[in-house]
Amino acid sequence: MPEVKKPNPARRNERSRHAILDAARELIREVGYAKVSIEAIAARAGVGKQTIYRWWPSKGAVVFDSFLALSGDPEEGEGMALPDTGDIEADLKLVMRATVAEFADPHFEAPIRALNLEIISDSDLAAQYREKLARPVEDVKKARLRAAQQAGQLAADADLDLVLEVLYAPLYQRWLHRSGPLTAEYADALVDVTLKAFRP
Amino acid sequence: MPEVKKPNPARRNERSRHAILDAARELIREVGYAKVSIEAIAARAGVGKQTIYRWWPSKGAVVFDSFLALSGDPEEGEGMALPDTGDIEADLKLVMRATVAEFADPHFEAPIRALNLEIISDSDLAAQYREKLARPVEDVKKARLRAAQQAGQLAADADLDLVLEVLYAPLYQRWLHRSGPLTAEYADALVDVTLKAFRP
Amino acid sequence: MPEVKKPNPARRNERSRHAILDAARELIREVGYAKVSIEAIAARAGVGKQTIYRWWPSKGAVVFDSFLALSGDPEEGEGMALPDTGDIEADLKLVMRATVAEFADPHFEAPIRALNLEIISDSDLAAQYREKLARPVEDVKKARLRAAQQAGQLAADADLDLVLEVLYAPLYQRWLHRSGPLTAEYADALVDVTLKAFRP
Amino acid sequence: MPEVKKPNPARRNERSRHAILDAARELIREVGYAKVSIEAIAARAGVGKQTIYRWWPSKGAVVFDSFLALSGDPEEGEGMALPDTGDIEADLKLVMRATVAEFADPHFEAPIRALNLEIISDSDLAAQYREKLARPVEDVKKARLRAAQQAGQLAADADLDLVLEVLYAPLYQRWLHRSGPLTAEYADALVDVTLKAFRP
DNA sequence: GAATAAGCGAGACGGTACGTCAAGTCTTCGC
DNA sequence: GCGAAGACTTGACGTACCGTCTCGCTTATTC
Repeated sequence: MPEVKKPNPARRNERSRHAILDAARELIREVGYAKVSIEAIAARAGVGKQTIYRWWPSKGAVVFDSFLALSGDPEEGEGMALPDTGDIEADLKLVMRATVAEFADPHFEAPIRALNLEIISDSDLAAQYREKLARPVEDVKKARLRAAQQAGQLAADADLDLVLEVLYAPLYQRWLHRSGPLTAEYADALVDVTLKAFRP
Repeated sequence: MPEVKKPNPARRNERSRHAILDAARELIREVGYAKVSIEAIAARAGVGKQTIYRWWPSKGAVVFDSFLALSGDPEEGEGMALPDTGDIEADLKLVMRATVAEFADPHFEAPIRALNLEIISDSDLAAQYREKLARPVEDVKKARLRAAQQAGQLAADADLDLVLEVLYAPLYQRWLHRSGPLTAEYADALVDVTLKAFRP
Repeated sequence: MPEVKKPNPARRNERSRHAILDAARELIREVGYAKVSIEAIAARAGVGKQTIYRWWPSKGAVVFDSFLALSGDPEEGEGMALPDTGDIEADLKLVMRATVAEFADPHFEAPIRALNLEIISDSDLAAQYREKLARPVEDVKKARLRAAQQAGQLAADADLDLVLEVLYAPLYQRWLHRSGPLTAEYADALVDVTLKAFRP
Repeated sequence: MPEVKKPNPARRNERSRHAILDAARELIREVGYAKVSIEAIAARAGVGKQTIYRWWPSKGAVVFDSFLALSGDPEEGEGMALPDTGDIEADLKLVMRATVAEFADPHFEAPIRALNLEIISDSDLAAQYREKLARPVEDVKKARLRAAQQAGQLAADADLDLVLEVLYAPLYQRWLHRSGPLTAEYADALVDVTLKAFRP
């Protein structure tokens, strides 16, 4: 056993933790992910480098945590629920248009690409991402889809994971590869295609 | 005008160019993309660093070019064509199963992730990727889909770009995020969904 | 007045004090003076760093104290006295040969060099050294020389400090600079030279 | 064979070398040897740290070299010769008084102590010191002493190394340990003692 | 005998410097 | 006269310790 010294989380300085995550987010926005250094994060946060290395294994982990912290630590996934007017098509179009608008917002560009770089190249972070960020969101989406199934608007035997993939993956890929325009029409088209594919 | 010195491509040493691209590919496979340095590529290729900087603007560009070179410099997209048995479902399932198998091959893991990291973070490379690598492949796929349209197996007004996205993006996303298993059944399911969505 | 907090020596933990001095001496022997850190001393002694900083101002002071403690805390200088056979030449040669042997002992090398580094670079410690370690030893040596003066073996007006310097400084310098062999013959030569110089 | 990369001295940048040695000397004078860091030397010299590490193994080696460079690279020891009036006593007193004055000069304090710390704790540097700095000086001193022997002012069989030690070591020790005043009288006393000891 | 205060172990903290690696630029030398 | 080799400045890496600062815990007076 190599017997690595592990720090005692009880003594952790909450003020420093916050300052580090804030600094990380600010720097990503200002200079772009690739140019952010741990040194710069430490300096900006007014913190010793060791305090970062003590609690995070890599720059990626810090950046990732800064997104986690941003997402508000929702404890339970309550508070965010999809609209349910009884019309699944209308509801999905509403949500997809909002998502498209979000992706198209240049303000989100740098941080979200940074997050994606992390989870693509580090499978541990990818697992954390699925667990802590993606899953809660997917769960509320699936809840809405399940309601649609019960209302007979979706095939009862539809694989909801697959439904979500067909709905979102094309949008995600377009954004990631910049391979096409992200418009409200595109959002609508994805909803139409998905509903047609999974109609009862 | 700052009048940047630009080298004369006519004088370029082809032997060095090849050695550099080969070294880049080897190193990515051996140590992983993130740990590859220009220094290491130069050393492995038996070339001065300046010879790399003279012809490529960044590590990403070298890596990207090493993939371009690998894809065989097809000049025209001939030589690769999708099977056409007349049965679009069977043909697509064949192709998708092969694609799934390719993505699942651990041998391709590192280089393809490296390539994706490049094009995600560098929009210039992303444009080149679309132009030089993605487009030719998409063109042959679209040719097969167009044949299906003419055979009445796909809606005549289907947006073929969208068809390809619905078909491939879910698979791509699963692979990128490691968010689910890549199996032959999954390949079939994607084909079924897509055909249902774009049925005439 | 800045009103520095000063600890109450009455409450000092004697067990910790000993553990620290022992640890310091052990570490100097094991890894050499330059590589000894307060952190390592504290860890070895099973003591908090603050307990060292509370009682010593610097690493040098700890090391120095560890030598003081080693020298046995003789209270009064009794117990050690130079041989006095009545023959100053024979007595000095005995003592000088012993000294040469001591310096040549590799076991003493590291610690004594460490001590010398301290007193060379820190004049406070140098003063303490002269007072607490050097003076008592010099006093017994001078006592023997004074007896020799009274016996007419040394000039009555000889400056005994100077006699000791002529006797010991060459040996000390040879050891410090490793500029020549330390042998019994060398010890004898120094005694001969000194006696010739200060003959009545 | 570990096959360490060794730089090619022919390509060494002389301007950088000078800047480093100058910066080292300046910093020792300004802040004291212990507080000089390689980082600070590099910054002051306008040089990358690697350029220091490429050519010197340690801070001590840089500092030592800065003294070597200062001593003027005398090629042959010519140019400096001791006075020879025919009167060894007068000549030695002249030289010793000058030496005492030099040691007492507070301007020389810091650098010479720094040099001594180096050669005391690093036997490699000590050997270089003897070879490159001490020996040439000793040689000219011995030449003068040899003349005195031929003039019958010193015993013909006197060990000149020993003579020099008796003459200089007490002075050196006093300075190093700050154990007594360095005065012209002291210089004279040392000459008197030495001449008496080594009289024919 | 309980209350209180000091010393203590532990170790997290903001820092400085370490010695290493690589980036991208500039220089030299050999073919 | 080009290009390999590699020295240069720069800057970040991750580590080791510095000296300071809480934490609980033990111990030893003081009321």
